[in-house]
Amino acid sequence: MNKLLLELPKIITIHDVALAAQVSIATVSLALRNDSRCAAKTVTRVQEIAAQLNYVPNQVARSLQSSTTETITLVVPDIGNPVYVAMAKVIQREARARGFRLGLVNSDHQRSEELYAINGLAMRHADALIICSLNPDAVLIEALSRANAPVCFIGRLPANIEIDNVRVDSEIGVVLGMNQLVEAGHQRIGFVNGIAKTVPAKARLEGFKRALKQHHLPYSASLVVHHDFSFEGGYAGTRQLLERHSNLDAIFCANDVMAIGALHRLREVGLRVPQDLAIIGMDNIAEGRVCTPTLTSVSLEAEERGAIAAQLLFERLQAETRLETRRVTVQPRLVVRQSSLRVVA
Amino acid sequence: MNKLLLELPKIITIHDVALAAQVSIATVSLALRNDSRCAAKTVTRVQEIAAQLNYVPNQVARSLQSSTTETITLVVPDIGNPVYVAMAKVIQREARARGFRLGLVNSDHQRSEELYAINGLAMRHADALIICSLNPDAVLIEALSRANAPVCFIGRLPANIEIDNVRVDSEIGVVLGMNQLVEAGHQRIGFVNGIAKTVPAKARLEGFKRALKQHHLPYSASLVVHHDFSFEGGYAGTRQLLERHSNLDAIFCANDVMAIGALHRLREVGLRVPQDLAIIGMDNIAEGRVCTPTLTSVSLEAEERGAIAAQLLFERLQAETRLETRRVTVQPRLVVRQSSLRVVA
DNA sequence: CAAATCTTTTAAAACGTTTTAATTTTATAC
DNA sequence: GTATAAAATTAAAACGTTTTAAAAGATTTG
Repeated sequence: MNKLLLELPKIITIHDVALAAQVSIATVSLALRNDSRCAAKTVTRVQEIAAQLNYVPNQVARSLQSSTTETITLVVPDIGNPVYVAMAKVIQREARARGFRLGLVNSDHQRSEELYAINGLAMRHADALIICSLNPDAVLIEALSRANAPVCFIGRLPANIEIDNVRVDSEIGVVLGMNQLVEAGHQRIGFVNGIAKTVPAKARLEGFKRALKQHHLPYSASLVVHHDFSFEGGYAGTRQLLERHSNLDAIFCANDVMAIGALHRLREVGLRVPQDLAIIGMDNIAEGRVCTPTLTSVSLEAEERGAIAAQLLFERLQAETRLETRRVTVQPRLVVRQSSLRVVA
Repeated sequence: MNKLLLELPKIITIHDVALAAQVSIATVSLALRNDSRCAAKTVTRVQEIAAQLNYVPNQVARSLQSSTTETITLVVPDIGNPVYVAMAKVIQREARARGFRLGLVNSDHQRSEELYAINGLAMRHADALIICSLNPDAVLIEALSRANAPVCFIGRLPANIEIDNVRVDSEIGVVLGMNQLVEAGHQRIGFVNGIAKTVPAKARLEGFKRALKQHHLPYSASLVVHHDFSFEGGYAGTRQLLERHSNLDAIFCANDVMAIGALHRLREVGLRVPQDLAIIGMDNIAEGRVCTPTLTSVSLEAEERGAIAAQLLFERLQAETRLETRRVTVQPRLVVRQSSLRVVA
């Protein structure tokens, strides 16, 4: 209080503008928003005076009145992963196009951080929320369901959950990639997967098994290792896999960041890609186009999923009536580059 | 209006709690915050009833009353760069430790995004702001100076600017790295710098020139190329440099992301690191510890700078009196790894 | 047991907007 | 020139909290 008077150069409110312009605050409010109920010359006069006084509307007061903050929150599990950066950029663009701010929260896979962000909705910190989580358990789903604000989940939720949901069929994605490996002549294929208990890791493992079966190749648990969905995870997983099997001719990685970790491990031990061993990742991140060798990847259409999630969210935000729960599934797409090419001996 | 009534399951306010507990809203307000002026048994009773009703305080109303949002904003130029991710994580931790939220904004080097975020302060979207910008021109500085809320700039500002400022002496940092290259026996050193007009690129160029002079090596403009501070920039810069000079024995890169781009280009053209050519980057990002070869880097102490910035910011936020402008300079630190080792022939 | 003190509760004001409904002013029609 | 309609302005209420100052209730003191 004292502090404010001492430190801050007096905050200009709508009252100050009203006083200076010799009108009521209601008129100022209308004039600033260029409302047709306000006479044109009053509008310009008030706006001039407001500008002169450096008036900036207090968004908090506005929010309290309108019960809208014009902000949405995006929660991602790992902002260090380029795929989430790409997603965030798309969503930020969509939000800005509608006059909304984006508050980005990095949960670092922490349930507590996710819940904190969801709680921010009830506290009216944001109007709506998009969340990306690898492990949507009952606690998270309960919290999302109770949030009485629009929510969109990117990832796979159990079937009967009434939350808007943008997913990608990563199981099919794995099959797509495996097909390419088999067509390129590979038979002994290892799988560096993410943390076993996560939903995406489970789906990918299903895809891996299914692809092997389709191609009449034997499955064994020893062909699969589970690590963080990170560079380090891919690196460690590849090492572990090579220790177990010295005769692999290809490794499928559960995402591109892991695949790049795999490339590093292979280079370290002197294995050439794709001559000695082929590599495929998932996500189709930008780095895959420039690394050496360039990385074959199954695009999971992160940008598209982000854009769809934003669209669903804003539809719900602007809807007059109660909307049905929407579930959109995006199809993966194979992008073949050097790391999985057939090598003509 | 209509919409709210139809869609949302009635929002519980402090009035509802007061009604249920048969006390005034003032008592509820005190009880919820466990104020000593409220009788102990009233506190528990009110809290129980509030919990029963699923009451969540409206943060917007609270903010309006207290003129504080308990949120700080961090603006970074490129959330795709691990160094900013590391910085964001530290700052998020510091903020959370003090009960504040962190709103992360990716400006993508866009002045407009930076100004939008700064404007958010005046609108009371956040209480304070930490901003990291490579190109603090008059417009940006003016906007920061006018913001009547605590602001901390990470990076280098002109000397007489009255804004808290955490910087690192990257000029010395370049000299440190160059010393290591020269000691390892390198004489023909190229420099892949960032965008020429940015402040950090200018400082680094000075360091490059100074180091050459100290070691009595000739400087020529052709030894320096300027590109984005990105993987692609490092990749393209290295290609350009190698086209100009076929006899380089080392390349200094203005940051690690560029250095990793450089490693990729070198591998592509079959040059071995460090045998044929040494590489040094700056920032000491985590990836540098695991890439092949591991990357020698000049740490610019991003985490430390982030932590200091947070500290300065919160000091100012909690200060009773007007504080002098603080300027903290962090010292860079060389981390030697494989990419710059002397090769014994 | 009345006076004084301390504890607890509360009514009302405040934060800075927008909105509603009423009032005043201006323009149009007869 | 009056009656009517339209346009412009405004006072007051509202949004959901916290805080202030006053009132009410409980406890201690002489």
